[in-house]
Amino acid sequence: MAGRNLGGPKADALDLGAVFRALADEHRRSVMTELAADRSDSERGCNSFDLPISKQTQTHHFRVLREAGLIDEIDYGNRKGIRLRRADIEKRFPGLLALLGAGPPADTAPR
Amino acid sequence: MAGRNLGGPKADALDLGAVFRALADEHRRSVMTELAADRSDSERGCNSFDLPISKQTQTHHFRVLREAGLIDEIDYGNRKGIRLRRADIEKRFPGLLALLGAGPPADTAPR
DNA sequence: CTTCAGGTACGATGCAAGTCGTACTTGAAG
DNA sequence: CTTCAAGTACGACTTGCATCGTACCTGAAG
Repeated sequence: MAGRNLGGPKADALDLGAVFRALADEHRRSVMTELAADRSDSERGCNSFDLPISKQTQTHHFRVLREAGLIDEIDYGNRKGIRLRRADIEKRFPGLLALLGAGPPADTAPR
Repeated sequence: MAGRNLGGPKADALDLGAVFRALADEHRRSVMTELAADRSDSERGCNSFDLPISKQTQTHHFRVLREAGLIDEIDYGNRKGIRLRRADIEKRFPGLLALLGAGPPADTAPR
């Protein structure tokens, strides 16, 4: 039941290069954008993101996000929980999560 | 003399994915970190960064930074000028440049 | 003019990364 | 027990990208 938390780097050990590499991928960035937009920071299932990729690839992407220190993964055996490490990210890279809400370039509204 | 400015995306068209991809490379990030640290935003020569890579590769990296909209490249024919697009970056992605100063993870000095 | 340094263009190469197929594990439900 | 869905491990494939070698262009200085 309890579920064990798969390991990731400590807050002070977050590497900016790893973070940028993690956010460079469109699928991973969409996950992070969704997580950042939910201020309740509740735990989510990893199939709640509607990613148009196979589950093996999803496993890969969530692992990259975890190893970059951006999310926690809680292993329940036959399912998995995802939680944003908001406090750690804001402590080390303040303002980063806010950038994810900047939206697509040249939004449809020209002004 | 005047030197023509090689093209890049407009401020409103800056793409977050292209920016993260550009900053994912260590050499490009070091260039941006140096530029962001110089508040005078003066034009710099492109061999003033001491990059440990060949000049062909430097050409490639500066092109990536320019196409991501992070820098302007001014072509003088047989030399080139580099200038940070600070205002445009701050307008579209406020706080991004400040993140570059976050430094290496958990510096070896615990203090 | 020639020479030379800074920079670019094109191609080749090597490596990292995204993707998926197959097979296996885990835990819950019948 | 068996069945099933969620997830992982491993490997193969493919694409992207950083790097450099060779050749060429540009402008300034002799």
